[in-house]
Amino acid sequence: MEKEITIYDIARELSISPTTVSRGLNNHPAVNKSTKQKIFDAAAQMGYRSNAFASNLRKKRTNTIGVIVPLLNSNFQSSVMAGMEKVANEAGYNLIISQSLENAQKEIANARTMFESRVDGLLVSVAYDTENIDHFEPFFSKGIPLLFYDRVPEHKQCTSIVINNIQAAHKATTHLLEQGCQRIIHISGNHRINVYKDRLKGYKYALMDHNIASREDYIIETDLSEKAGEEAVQKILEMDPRPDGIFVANDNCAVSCIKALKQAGIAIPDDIAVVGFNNDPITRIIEPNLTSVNYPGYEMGEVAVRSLINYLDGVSDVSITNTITLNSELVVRESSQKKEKAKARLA
Amino acid sequence: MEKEITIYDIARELSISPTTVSRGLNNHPAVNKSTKQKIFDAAAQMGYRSNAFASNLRKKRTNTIGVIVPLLNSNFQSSVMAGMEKVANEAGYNLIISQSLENAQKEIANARTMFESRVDGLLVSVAYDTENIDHFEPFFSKGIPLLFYDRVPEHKQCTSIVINNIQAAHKATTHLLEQGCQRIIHISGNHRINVYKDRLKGYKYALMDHNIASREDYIIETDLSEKAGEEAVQKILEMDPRPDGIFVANDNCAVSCIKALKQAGIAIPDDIAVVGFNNDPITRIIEPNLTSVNYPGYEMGEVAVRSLINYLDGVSDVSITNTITLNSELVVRESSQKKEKAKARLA
DNA sequence: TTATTAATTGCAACCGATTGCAGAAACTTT
DNA sequence: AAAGTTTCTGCAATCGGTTGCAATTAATAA
Repeated sequence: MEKEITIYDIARELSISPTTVSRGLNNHPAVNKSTKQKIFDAAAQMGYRSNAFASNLRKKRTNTIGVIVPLLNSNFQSSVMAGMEKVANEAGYNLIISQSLENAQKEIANARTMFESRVDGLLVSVAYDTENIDHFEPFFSKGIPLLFYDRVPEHKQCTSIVINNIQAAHKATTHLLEQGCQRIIHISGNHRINVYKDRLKGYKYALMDHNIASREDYIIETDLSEKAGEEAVQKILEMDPRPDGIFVANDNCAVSCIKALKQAGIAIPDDIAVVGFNNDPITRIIEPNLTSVNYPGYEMGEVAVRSLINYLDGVSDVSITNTITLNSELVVRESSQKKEKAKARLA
Repeated sequence: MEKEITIYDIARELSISPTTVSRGLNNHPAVNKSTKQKIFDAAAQMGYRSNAFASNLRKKRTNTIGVIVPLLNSNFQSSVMAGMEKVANEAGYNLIISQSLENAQKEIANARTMFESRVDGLLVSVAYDTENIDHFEPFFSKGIPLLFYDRVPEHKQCTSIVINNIQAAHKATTHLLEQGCQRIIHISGNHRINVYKDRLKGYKYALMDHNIASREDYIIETDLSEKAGEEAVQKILEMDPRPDGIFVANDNCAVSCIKALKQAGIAIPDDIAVVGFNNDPITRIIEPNLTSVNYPGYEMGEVAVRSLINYLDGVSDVSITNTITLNSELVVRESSQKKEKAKARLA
């Protein structure tokens, strides 16, 4: 383990001061061009690498962005990560990632770690059972920019990046209505979470706009797991009259519904049309292909980091922008397109 | 932005030296128990948070593990990340993640960044077109533990964590043979990459063990994308006699093959049986469900970080362990189980 | 030629925690 | 009671850059 080269070594080598070396390496304008060149050459030749700690210690900045995510291994979240990483890397930031495993307690611990690690900013998508955001208080009070995405808490006026879940769900439901569906079930996630609450709202509004009363027994709150899909289908099959459309709050669960429905001999979309949410790759694998709301995870990740960096650079002010809403559109596939005959029969 | 509390503040408050405060906070044995208690109390009460940079600067350790991954948004890789994060977090390490986007140039840049960030150790799964590992030389020469997983380079004696791809592919191919397949295609990835090279080997060995000569035209090298699957199917359908089994080196591509084959009116598995690799969730969505090799990504991530930390703690020695091989088994599903009739006909 | 101004460079303090070594205090042992 | 131990504390240097301010030199204006 050879010793590390420092700016002092370079300074000695070139018979100049460490100050100038430091400035030179940072491309400070007040350093002579030829001196700079000499410094760079010497640094390269001597195998110098900057010590980020010394630098951070002095500058009180880490060039590190923290991310707290419920679960890394989902298609949506890993797309988000990918987008975040790309932008962060391009801007010279490192990403420290941790997962809450959908557990508020773990999220609190993660927040603490991020705080101790002195991330310059934090991006969070809250856990399933997170009830308040007191654990982010230190960030607020220290003025560390904190930005929520996708799963955002409600009560505080925190900056967040979301899609318009209400609108998207409205579109999805309206689409089902236009296909002739009259008894539409909504399989939803935990209503405490904004995204599911909003999707539920969108569903209700769409029904309302078509003068259809929403029924409590048509709204099934689940954890959106595969198993939940199967169980929901059980319930649905027992209903009389039988529902003719299902709007599921995520694709995973929607796919499991389709599988269960097919198993029960139900024709999709003609007996029951199904619409999912997220536009995961599985939508194009299940048969029939699943109609879904495109959720631009990669873009969301890019935007999240970009916004955060803007705050950090003082380009924009955290207190001004409060919500960034990304576009999302309905991608219509076979699972919801009733044949004309079926439509007619229903109509 | 209130000022940060430092050990000096605590020292002043308690009228003791910063040295003792530092030792106290680190639970140094040479500090009186009651003094320690006072220190902890004061720290908590004053809202002290340790400055990792000052500490790192002095200790030359970052408690950070770097990960370079080809693409974050794949089911396999995000499972690996999840496993890594879990273990790292439990052990008090942070994870800095960056992706090479399957590009050697970017991988080189990432490696440099990781080096500059002074990660304590590095975990790498190499990019698609990485040809050598010279860019990791700094890690070797500085004695920073470097551990490859999944996509591991060959020529050097670097520590790596893999599954036995040869054996797994052998099992998969043998399974097809046992189902009565006689003309088995192998759709492979880039042969320069160990995993694909080994899967090809396993395929060849299995044929050999059944006294079947492997044919060059039955081996299709692709990038394993969806598109590649479709193109491969085109080729396969033009072959005469028609192949009756396909072993694909990943699930994504296998699924796209199945879709294309079905579109062409081929019955799966009876006309052509298909086996994939990875055991992604999509194996259970495509119809017929895809037989695949279970690739324990989450476990691989856990093992990778655990091993790395063992090296860091000096528990084990990098130079001793060279390869850790995880178990993987074939998960047989419908896509490869020929009906007895079909089997008989073929036999 | 002298006064100004601009361009460079360096001094020295600082960021906050860690640690080898020495010293003080308390306790044991002859 | 003197000497030897053990237990605790603190001094001061160190890790490697960064930065306000002053100083030196070169360039330009008067």
